[in-house]
Amino acid sequence: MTASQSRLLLIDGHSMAFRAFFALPAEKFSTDDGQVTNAVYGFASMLINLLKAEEPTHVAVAFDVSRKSFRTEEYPAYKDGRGETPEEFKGQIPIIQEVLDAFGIKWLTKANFEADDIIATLAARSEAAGLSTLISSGDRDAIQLVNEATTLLYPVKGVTELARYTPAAVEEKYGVTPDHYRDLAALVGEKADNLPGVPGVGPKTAAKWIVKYGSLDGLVAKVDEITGKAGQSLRDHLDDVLRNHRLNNLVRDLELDKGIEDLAWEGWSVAETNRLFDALQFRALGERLNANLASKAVGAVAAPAAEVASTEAAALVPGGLAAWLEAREGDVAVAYSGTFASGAGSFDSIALAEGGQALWFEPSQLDAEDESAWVAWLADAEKGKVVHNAKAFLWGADAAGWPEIAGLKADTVIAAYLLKPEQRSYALGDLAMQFLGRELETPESPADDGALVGLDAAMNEGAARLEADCAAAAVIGELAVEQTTRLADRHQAKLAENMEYPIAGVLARMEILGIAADEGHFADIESGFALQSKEATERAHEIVGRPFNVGSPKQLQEILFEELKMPKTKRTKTGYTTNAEALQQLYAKNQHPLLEQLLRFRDVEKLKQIVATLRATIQTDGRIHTTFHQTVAATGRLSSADPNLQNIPVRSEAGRNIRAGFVVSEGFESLMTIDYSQIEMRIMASLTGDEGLIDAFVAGEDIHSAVAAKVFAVAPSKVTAEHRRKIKAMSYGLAYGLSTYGLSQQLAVSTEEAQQLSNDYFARFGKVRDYLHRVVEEARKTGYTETIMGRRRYFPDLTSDNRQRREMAERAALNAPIQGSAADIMKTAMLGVDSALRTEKLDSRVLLQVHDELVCEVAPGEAKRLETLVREQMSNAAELAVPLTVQAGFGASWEAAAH
DNA sequence: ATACGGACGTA
DNA sequence: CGTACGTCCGTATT
Repeated sequence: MTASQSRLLLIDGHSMAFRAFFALPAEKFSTDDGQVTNAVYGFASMLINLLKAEEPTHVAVAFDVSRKSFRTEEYPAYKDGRGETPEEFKGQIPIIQEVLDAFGIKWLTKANFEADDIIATLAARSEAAGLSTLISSGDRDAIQLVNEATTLLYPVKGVTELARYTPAAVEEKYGVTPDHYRDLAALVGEKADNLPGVPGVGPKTAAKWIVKYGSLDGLVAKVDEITGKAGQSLRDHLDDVLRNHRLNNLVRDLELDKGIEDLAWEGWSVAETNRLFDALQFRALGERLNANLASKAVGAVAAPAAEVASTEAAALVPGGLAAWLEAREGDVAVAYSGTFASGAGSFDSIALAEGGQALWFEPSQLDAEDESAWVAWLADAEKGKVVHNAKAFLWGADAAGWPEIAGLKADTVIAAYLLKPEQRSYALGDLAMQFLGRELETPESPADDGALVGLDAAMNEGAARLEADCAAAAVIGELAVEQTTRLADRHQAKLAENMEYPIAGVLARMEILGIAADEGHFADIESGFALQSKEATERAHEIVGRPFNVGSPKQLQEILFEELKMPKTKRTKTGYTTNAEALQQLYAKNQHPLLEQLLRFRDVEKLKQIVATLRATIQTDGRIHTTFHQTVAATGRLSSADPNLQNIPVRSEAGRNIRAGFVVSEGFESLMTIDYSQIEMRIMASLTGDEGLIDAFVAGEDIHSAVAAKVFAVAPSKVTAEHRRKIKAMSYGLAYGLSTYGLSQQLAVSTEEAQQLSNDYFARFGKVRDYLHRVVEEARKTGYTETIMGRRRYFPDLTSDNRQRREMAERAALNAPIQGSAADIMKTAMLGVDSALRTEKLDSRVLLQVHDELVCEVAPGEAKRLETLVREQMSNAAELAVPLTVQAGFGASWEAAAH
């Protein structure tokens, strides 16, 4: 090999990884166990591109060791002002280094120097050895290294779009030759390095001077001759400029433990990259390596990646659906499009895929024969189906008069949720990328597609949609296979099959049903609240002496803390809090009448707003149809939205009145509410195995009093209300990781007293503390917590260096198995109730779930049977060491059914 | 129009 | 310095 053919590729590891980190969304790149991998992915992806495009013979990557270097010694403020390096980024550097090892690429660090200095040194040696050099760095200091033999690849956007800086390109962009770039940078300054330049002097002026005086030295020699404001500014800041110039000089003669000859790139290790990419859950990259750099593979070349089975897409020929469905051997993936909201929906198109064949149709166009084949297939449990979001499909199916899906084998949204419960979005395209490493094709606009020229626009659009829908269906099928494997590996197959997939159907039915609303009642109380709100507002304006926006925390702060000089409350990000708790504390101090009005305003305004929102969501059927989100809460709970019916007021009299607007509908005799008593504490008692707590629950007495009697060592009859209140607060706080300080605040007692209470509590119920510690310890080791049904949640922050983040993760970790197990139990109960209602042939139905409560509608004459049935299912939903006690009540409204 | 913080409703 | 959510409003942006 001749020298002229040798090319050295030098990469600034930190700089390029950092660019990748910000170019790719962290939430779309993480492993199941929570390790964020966006920087690793972006870096590896860039690396593959460079290796392929540039065909280097030698490669090296340089990393900074820390922020400290000889430059910070000379100028301690060097690189100050940069925010904390994000936690998620730091952890990815060692992984990137592992990737480099697997790629057979040498990487270097040097204490007290920056990656740039290593690169400068290697570039100099490379030139001396007659190699051509490519530098990839996002640090502009590297521009000074550009010459005839050395080109800089500077990221323009992300890490894949790189600008090629040759000497000519540098001169074109900056107006100076690369060897004078340092001069220019010294004058202009570098914000990222906290090196201020000459105020009022930008790149244009700086370049003009350098060209005119030949160099910075030349300029400095003639500094007194420079005219104008800029000249004066230069003289005033000459020291800064000279310092910048010293600091931005890259060191080109470091002693390194590797010479150019050590950097020869022999190729990437098939075994190592396979192992690593597998662990990182990168799918596409391995294939890209194989495809692009096969000749540089070292070791047994992996069997060519299984061809992504291309799917043959076809539009349904009328009358052909039955035959197509009959010919299917495996589970059929269903993709659908349309409009879906609040328990209803309509389909635009449906695509089915299985075994490389896809079929597309518009449900509105089905003829009678196909329609009946379709309906029969949906209802046939022997015919497996795989869907992406089954719940919305079921809304549409109901509206279309189709049966519910029988034989639902997987829902790719729910599977993704079980695998990554903290993820924000489970859009199909994102999942395809995450789980399969595949880009999901989106329909091309007709104009872009030459193959379709000649067809009219509508046909073009139709053809593109068909292709896209069929591709989506095929991806759903592949996703389900991959996810099912991963779930099985985690022993979560049953959780998915027996709980999460079927509960989707139960929820869909609840959403479709909705709950009847008494619009007249809502209208009445809304005007009542509005009147009170207006009164409070007017009174507040009178007291202050002028009108202001009572609902503006900002204006409130001005009035309370500036004008009225009230003592400052707890800080918020933007000022001082004006929340109810703070206003009450202020009122206790000064009895200011304004505070009363503000509190009253907040109270009734909130209620008014809730009622107004509810009224606006009443559908034409006179019912409110919430949506239960099954894949939102990381603990496994449901959430409710549009509107949220899980946070309807209950604590205040006026608030409860809102519940009176949720009523039994015609043809039914009443509503039944039924809830678990202290389910989370019971779960704690059971999981901890604490005999004291278990005994208290088994005895079936008032649990807080029973616990109080033991903690305060008094006879049960001697427990005061105050005793009970404190114990209740502590018991509930336990499951949230309440601190001594938090407890003292909550109870308005000294921290000493709170500490004493805590000590007394654990002296009696020590296993509770042991358990909570154990949960966190175990999670630190394994990375996750588990509920009684095997639902997992990962806590990467448990090992964070950041105390606040770590402690937050600890509290969330100790809470997750408790809250999550309660959610598991309720879901189990709901499934039990659902199937018991069918087998018992009752017409009563479940309408709402509020975490530990169900709201049911009672068909005439079914009250007793329904109560028995639901009680049975709820109390037997789990085998705990303590009984699961349930309370029920009946009434014509949700309020009246309270107990 | 969109994004964010503060406030507050529930379990 | 107590977990898990959703929604409103005001405010500051684009």
